[in-house]
Amino acid sequence: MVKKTITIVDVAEKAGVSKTTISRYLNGKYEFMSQESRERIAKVIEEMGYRPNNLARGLKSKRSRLIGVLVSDIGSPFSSILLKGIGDCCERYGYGVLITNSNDNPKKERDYILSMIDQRVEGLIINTTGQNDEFLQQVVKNGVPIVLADRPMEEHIFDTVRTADEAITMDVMRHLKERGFKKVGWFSQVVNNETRKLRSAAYREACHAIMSIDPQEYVLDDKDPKQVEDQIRSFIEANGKEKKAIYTGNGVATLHVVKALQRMKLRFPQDLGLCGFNNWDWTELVGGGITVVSQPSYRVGHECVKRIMARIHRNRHAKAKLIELECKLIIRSST
Amino acid sequence: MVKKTITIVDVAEKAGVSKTTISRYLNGKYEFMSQESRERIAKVIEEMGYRPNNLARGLKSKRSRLIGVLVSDIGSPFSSILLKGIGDCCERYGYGVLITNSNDNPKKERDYILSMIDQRVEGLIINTTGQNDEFLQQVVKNGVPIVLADRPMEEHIFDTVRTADEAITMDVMRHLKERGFKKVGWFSQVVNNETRKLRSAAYREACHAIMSIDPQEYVLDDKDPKQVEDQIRSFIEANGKEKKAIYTGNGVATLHVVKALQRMKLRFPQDLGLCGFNNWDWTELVGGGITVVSQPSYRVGHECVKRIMARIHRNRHAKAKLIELECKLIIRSST
DNA sequence: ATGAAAGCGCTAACAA
DNA sequence: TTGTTAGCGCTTTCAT
Repeated sequence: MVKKTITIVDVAEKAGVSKTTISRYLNGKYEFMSQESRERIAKVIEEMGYRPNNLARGLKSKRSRLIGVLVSDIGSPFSSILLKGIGDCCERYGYGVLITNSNDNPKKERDYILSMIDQRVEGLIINTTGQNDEFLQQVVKNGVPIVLADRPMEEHIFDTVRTADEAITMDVMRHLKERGFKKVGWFSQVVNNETRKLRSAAYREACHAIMSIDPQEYVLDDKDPKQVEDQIRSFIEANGKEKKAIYTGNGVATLHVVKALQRMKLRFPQDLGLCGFNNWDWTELVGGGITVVSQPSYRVGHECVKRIMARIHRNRHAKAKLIELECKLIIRSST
Repeated sequence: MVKKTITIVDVAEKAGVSKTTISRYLNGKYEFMSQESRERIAKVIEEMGYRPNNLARGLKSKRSRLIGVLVSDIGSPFSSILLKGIGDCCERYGYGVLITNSNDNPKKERDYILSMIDQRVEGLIINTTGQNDEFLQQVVKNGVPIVLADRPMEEHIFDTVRTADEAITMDVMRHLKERGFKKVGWFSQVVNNETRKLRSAAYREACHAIMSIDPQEYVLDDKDPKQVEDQIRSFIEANGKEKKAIYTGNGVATLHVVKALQRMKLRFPQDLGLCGFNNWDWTELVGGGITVVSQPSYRVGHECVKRIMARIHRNRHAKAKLIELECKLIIRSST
């Protein structure tokens, strides 16, 4: 037994005003009604338990009050915290959040973006695969603003919120140098997005600038534990008796390296220093704690929303802005 | 320069049919048009890059093609995997996912549910705080089906998908007994939801049924590391020289216990056995690996969607169904 | 097999 | 300060 839905007309009738006035009330345009009407409407809405239909509102006004979010891997802690930041901030603006997960698949990225546009999201926050440059430009051209979260594009044509990975990498190297490490190897997965490219470049830059050593980069295959061990062995063999440290490109890389190290019965920092990106919960627990770069993921989400709201409500045609948030180095016993 | 939006009318014109036919095409009612029309329409839509407006579709048809999800803590790995399962499954049905995060706050739970209903979600998947029993019933009465994910309600009046925590707890106890543990303490946070209540009851039951010992329950305060240490000390002191194990109620509890154990320089399994709910990534890494109960969170998400779709499209008034999914015991060196 | 026409519940010109 | 009216882009009867 589904009750007939209460519409703006029912409210208008009961309050003894026209539906226009109710609409004005709903949109906070109180200057167009008497104090008395305003109070009466409030009372009637409360009594009837009326809730406006956002589909109807959006259809007419072109404002769905929805933001679309596309993450590349909803399972990662980074995404969780990012989403939390986005959700909390959207709430303050009265916006809902439509969330999709591309699994780092460019085709899915396009499909999901289109289907979010079908829902008339007013803006998109995207943790992009980096393979849909032109497509995204087209989306913006069609009037849906985009903010890139965490992963920039090579060409800087979209609003972007990211973390200052370069600066913190300098700090990491400085720290490693202080602790007496002579060789530092970069361990990360294949470079298939801009973030990885920039982090690896930052590592190389820091090798020269801080430690005056040659960069040594090792590509990890997440799916192949043996391969990870092999890479670690290569690194060790290539550097003889020097004091060595591994610097990983992200939390997943850290995870695989730690697993490999455990299988190889190698301890850190005794046998090898270890540090990396992403301050995940467990990095504190493993082997007395791993030194990590902590990213302000929550704030990234926050800033994304603020930026998209500014674009929607203030200057739709402002030029692309880059927002960089500082990271923190958390030193633990692994280095 | 925003292009004028292409509507069903534009498509109809170009295809030389009425908009009714286009609508039929969009809804897959191909039996009402010639093969020829169908092909022509497909071509025109493709050419024009037409995308239907889901707000308009939903307004008229009362089918928003949106499912609302409310999780109690979007930051937890459980939620991530659950959301992944939900998202992947919804995609197959052509549904989008509106996601909100109650932070275990009953007021937020109500507010977010209302605002998702404002968006006319066709169904809700809720990881409930357990404090909004009547409110949720009202929602269902108003025609929005609800599936409870993971956390049941005391009264079984909603569709529920959960894991068979009772059965696996028996397995855990059996395992502990085999390994020679004589005393098992239950460590978890204050019982403020049904899941915690059921798990703790399962623990008590298993104490009697399997090990014939008295249950010993310790309440953890996540915010107070010292308190966690105190609880562990109490447990140890209460059981003298007997071989003891800690059984934790969830991943967060495990995390805090491990941290405390490390601070107290207590090793597992040498000083104390350790096992618990939730197979999080790092449980494999810490101290040689922690024995855990692995829950099929992804499948929980999956089943939630299947259930809600069945309700929406088949039998809206079927009686509440309980779906229980099996857990797996992953034995590692901590027990 | 196809179309005309009447809304879905709201917003926003325009009028008063 | 308030109301009248014409849509927003689609679906759905009811005709034909």
